[in-house]
Amino acid sequence: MACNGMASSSSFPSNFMVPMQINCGEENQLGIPVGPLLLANLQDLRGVPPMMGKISRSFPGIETGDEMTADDDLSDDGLPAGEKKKRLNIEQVRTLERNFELGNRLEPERKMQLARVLGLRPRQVAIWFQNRRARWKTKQLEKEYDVLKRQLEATKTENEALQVQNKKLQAEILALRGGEASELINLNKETEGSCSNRSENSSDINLDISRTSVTESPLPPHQTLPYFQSVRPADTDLLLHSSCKPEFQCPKVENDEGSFINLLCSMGDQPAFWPWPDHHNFH
DNA sequence: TGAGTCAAATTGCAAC
DNA sequence: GTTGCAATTTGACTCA
Repeated sequence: MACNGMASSSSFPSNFMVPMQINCGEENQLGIPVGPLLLANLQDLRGVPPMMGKISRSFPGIETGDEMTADDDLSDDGLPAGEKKKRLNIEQVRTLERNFELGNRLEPERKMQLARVLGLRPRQVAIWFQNRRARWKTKQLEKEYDVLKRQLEATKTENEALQVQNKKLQAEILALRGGEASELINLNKETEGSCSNRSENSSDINLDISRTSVTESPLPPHQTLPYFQSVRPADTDLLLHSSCKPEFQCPKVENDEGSFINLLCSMGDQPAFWPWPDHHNFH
């Protein structure tokens, strides 16, 4: 832009912008009001896109030579008799756009001034701003939609990663439980062997055997895990289910496996959390 | 030439 | 009564 089109006017809001032709002078040397005829001449001088050229040729006032101003008493209700709908020419749109950027609300005074300067009816200026706000709102909605779409994609990606991690952790848990169970089984076998070798009147051994009774299992049958239903000493049950009982105090284990067990124990502090959706339905 | 697009304009409603 | 908004209509224009 060779000319910024800005003009100061004490009678208008600070964001009011008069069209460039006023300040540039070349278009208004004769001191006549800027109207459609003048704007059409502007297009002839500067060159306009083909489409806009067509529009300027069909602009009202160009053919008839009449100048429309805001002071005209033309009805604001619809087009004047016999007048077809015409697009605004490029300079009118430019001026309106610049004004819109400065403020998308149209004060009555600004509307009148713009209408006068552009050779439009105030109603036309108001309608243009109204439609422009609608277009702006549509654009904003499209932008917001794009942002939300990107956020959704990011969340999906994050969710997939979490699910992969979750599966790994589940596998780790199962492997860990399987290993502990087999260790306990071996331990029990060794214990049985030692018992058989020892005297049968050992009270300690009797106590241990009594604890292996299924009927004294601390948990109801439906809470038992499938992997140990065939071989399930009471101690195994105790170990395996202790993490599910909030009141159970887990022993702290310091190695890597222990840290994972500690994690399981800490899960008892979070009753609402469980990584398996059907955790209540094992079997 | 007809479908699609864009923008000007209308209509109806609500808020102030 | 005025203004803004959403929905809709209308007309000019483009393009395959």
